[in-house]
Amino acid sequence: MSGFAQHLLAWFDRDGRHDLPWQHPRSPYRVWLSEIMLQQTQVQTVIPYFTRFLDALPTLPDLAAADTDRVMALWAGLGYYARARNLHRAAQVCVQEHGGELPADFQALSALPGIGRSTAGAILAQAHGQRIAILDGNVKRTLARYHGVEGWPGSSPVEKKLWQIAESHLPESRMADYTQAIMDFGATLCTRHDPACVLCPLQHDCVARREGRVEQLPESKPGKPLPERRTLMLWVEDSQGRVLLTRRPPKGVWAGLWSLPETQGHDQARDWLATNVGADFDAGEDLPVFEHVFSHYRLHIGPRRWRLADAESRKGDNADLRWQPRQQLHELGLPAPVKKLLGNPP
DNA sequence: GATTCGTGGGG
DNA sequence: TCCCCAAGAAT
Repeated sequence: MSGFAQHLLAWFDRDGRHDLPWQHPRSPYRVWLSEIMLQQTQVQTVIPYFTRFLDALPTLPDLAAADTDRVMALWAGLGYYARARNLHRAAQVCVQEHGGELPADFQALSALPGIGRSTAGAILAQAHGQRIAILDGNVKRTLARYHGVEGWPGSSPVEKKLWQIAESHLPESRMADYTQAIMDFGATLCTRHDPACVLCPLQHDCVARREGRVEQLPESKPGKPLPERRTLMLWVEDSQGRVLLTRRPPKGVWAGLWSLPETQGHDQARDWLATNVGADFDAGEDLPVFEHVFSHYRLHIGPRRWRLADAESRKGDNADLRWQPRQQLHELGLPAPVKKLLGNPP
């Protein structure tokens, strides 16, 4: 075993995190769920979602048998909703083709939707102790500094080099602990800003430390300006407090979630309401425009609200349209800004 | 290889 | 306020 792994494991035993919810027990289903939730998401954010999700769907067969809307509702607020759809589909594949269990084989595991090379490695190392590398943001940052690797870790050549380095450091045993250790290390000590180099067990062999380039590595992603988009959200509520929601299309942002209907302008809004509601309604009232920022564009949301006087003179629910009582909005997966809007109206 | 896909927190 | 980014994968 390299000195790298040896030092890291010793650090982990003393300063690592040993009480994360998915560590007890470190079962394949729990590890899998945690790894999917943790993709591009921080531990602190994930923990309450993980606990709630596992409480509702304690086993893989439970997940496979669950209704899609229920899965999406449990995920709502976490973002990257393809992760939830893939998780659900993968569970169903496991029931149909793998006896209701997550396969313990790298090829079969990484063939499941939502499980790439790094996630497959993380699951197999943590749940089965297999000697397979991971390469998440923590590992990339740690290795880029330790070896003084130039370039943005997201680029193909740099990533390829980092995979090789990651594999070169694997210990012969304690793979579950090692995998948790290197993630803990990146998340709590070798952080993006102000890393605790003084306390670092690897500081004497760290190239970035030796050359005073700790703050410069890893190189950051080449930035681009965020495009701006705008939308009109239609908030239609009847006299009994039911809100009109539509299911979002299967592709694109918030795919499959229930949300407020959207149009580009007021003319379209009027047409949409005439077609889909059919009731008498007034001009509605404009609410203040607010922003919601995605990773790849900035959305300006202009809400407009209508209150229906007569609850009976309107069309009913169908597959993609439903009147949802305000008190039961939590049963559906609403996009974060929609939940906020309906929860704290201006 | 470049885009798409959320959300919340921190500097 | 603005920008970066956090346990990535799919297309």
